[in-house]
Amino acid sequence: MQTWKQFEANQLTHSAAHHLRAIHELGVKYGGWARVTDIAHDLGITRGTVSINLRVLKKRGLVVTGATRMVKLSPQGRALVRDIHAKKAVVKSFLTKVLGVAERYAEVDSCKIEHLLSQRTVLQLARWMEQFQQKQR
Amino acid sequence: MQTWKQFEANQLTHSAAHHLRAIHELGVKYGGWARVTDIAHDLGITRGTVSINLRVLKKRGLVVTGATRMVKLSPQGRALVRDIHAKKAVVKSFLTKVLGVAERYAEVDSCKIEHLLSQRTVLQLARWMEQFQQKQR
DNA sequence: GGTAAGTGTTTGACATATCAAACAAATCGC
DNA sequence: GCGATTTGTTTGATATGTCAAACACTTACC
Repeated sequence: MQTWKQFEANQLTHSAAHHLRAIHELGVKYGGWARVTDIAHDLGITRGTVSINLRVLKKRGLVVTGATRMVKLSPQGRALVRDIHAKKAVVKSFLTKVLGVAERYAEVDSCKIEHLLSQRTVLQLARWMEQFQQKQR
Repeated sequence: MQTWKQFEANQLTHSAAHHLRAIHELGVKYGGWARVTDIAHDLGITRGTVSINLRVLKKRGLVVTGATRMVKLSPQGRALVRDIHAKKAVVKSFLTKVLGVAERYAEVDSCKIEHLLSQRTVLQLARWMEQFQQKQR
């Protein structure tokens, strides 16, 4: 496969990643459970869209439905959210602390690429950042 | 607009960026002109798909058609290709030279994010890289 | 307990991106 | 110059992601 087509081979789309993230964040107060309406509000899209997108995420086993119409991340879904969040944190930290990019721009850029970077690359960036922060002290 | 939605506000999609890139590269030998078939072959997609996608890029003024059914980048299209190529070069250079990521992985990762990074962030990375390479000598 | 409000789903529409297959037009080869 | 091939476009299909609007079902409130 051509290199550029690897883009389509990502585990999660940008949209899917943020649906999972929203469920995770909203769920904090309610034992992991989140409502369609609140997810839609968090993402700034309609309930209908969320409903449709959740159907796919459920079929993929990343999200599960409860008795009360609420949804929750599966262990797999949780793992993906953690993974992406960690990637974003490392990238954002690099952008702000090393390059001196202002927080709000670093936020946007790291948000755009968090779900696209490979484990390998981010791991190496994380190691490098550790070294960097050692030297800072 | 929520931060995550900025993803949709990009100038170019990944696919569009690579259509433009392909035209640029193929055109080198023929004064900028490229054929649908060759673009399709370069991208590993069908002629039909390229034909459809070019329709949109023409309407957006990024690509122009010649008398001989061939296509060429507009000045605007050329500017975008240059811009994205420069971004990729900086990122890839950082990944390989600073982090020590192997070339083939750096290629994939930089390809995925080249069209998403802001001018501002890449500019700061480029400046930082310059410093870095000064110190190396 | 009945009306009003809120919630989740479905439908029909649109945009992007892709395919395979049919088609028409251009070009090649002899 | 004519048949065969190549080329570019179109069509019908699929997948994702979005909207507005209609719908059905719950929940809330008095």
